[in-house]
Amino acid sequence: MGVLRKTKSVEVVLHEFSKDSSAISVITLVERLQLDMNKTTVYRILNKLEDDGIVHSFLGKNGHKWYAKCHNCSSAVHKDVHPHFQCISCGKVECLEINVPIPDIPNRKVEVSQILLQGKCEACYD
Amino acid sequence: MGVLRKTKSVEVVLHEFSKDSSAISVITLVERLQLDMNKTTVYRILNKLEDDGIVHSFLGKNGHKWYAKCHNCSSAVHKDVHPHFQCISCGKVECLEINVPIPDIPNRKVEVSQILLQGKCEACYD
DNA sequence: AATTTAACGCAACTAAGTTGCAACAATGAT
DNA sequence: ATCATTGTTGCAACTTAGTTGCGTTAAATT
Ligand SMILES: [Mn+2]
Ligand SMILES: [Mn+2]
Ligand SMILES: [Zn+2]
Ligand SMILES: [Zn+2]
Repeated sequence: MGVLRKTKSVEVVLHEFSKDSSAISVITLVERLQLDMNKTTVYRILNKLEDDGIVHSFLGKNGHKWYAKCHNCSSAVHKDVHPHFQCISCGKVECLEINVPIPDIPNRKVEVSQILLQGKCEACYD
Repeated sequence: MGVLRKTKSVEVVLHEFSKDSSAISVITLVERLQLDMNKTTVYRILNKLEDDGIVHSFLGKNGHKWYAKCHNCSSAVHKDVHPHFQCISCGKVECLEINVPIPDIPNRKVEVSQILLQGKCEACYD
């Protein structure tokens, strides 16, 4: 899979990610681009962009899907695994470039960790 | 809110949690109890049990809701906030009684952390 | 036993995400 | 520039987790 053709729709979606580094929920994206393309197209393009290592996805606090730009990924190596931060005041979601060490758990082998932190973001902080 | 009447349905739901300490997804519960009660009833009972501090909820890897017994909670104090572990082999989900320290993040105030670990559980571990 | 009202079943609904298919358009070859 | 190929799109229908309204049932209290 992956993006093969540079269509207008793909460019529009990529532009949404280029103008702001914070994450975007699919719900927001579908609504924001409803005049440009069908929601099915949004879902399909995001799928392919993720396959290509251009964006990565995760689930927000309601279990809805969010996407953000990858930094140094490719279709071969998807190394964008990190915690995410959702502001409980303004709703903004950001990638956190921090490492949260997971303690060893007896008789269990942790392979993936999904961490969603919630709190006040830079702008909403007192 | 909260559970006011000890109905047959409430007892059936509580029994599901008493016979096994691992978490149960709502999807599983609705299916397992379909002969005993309507799915609406399952959802409503779980809501109330959570209000009462008898169970707590969290989202599994697909964003679907899971519930597990609380240990020392009440309707006043819900202190059951901890990481959860989902086995990628057998699907079992467990509460982890460990503390994962979240490092300080500059200009941001973390208030809640949602941590879902995935890997091999005790039974599926090599 | 009668009264009160929380809890229940049922059907209809909501909303995120998916699928099948015909029409369209990006791309490379002629 | 035109054609042929085939990846991409729009649309409508679908799937499924979870919710809501309402009339009926049954737990608790008298
Ligand atoms: Mn990220
Ligand atoms: Mn738990
Ligand atoms: Zn904020
Ligand atoms: Zn397992």
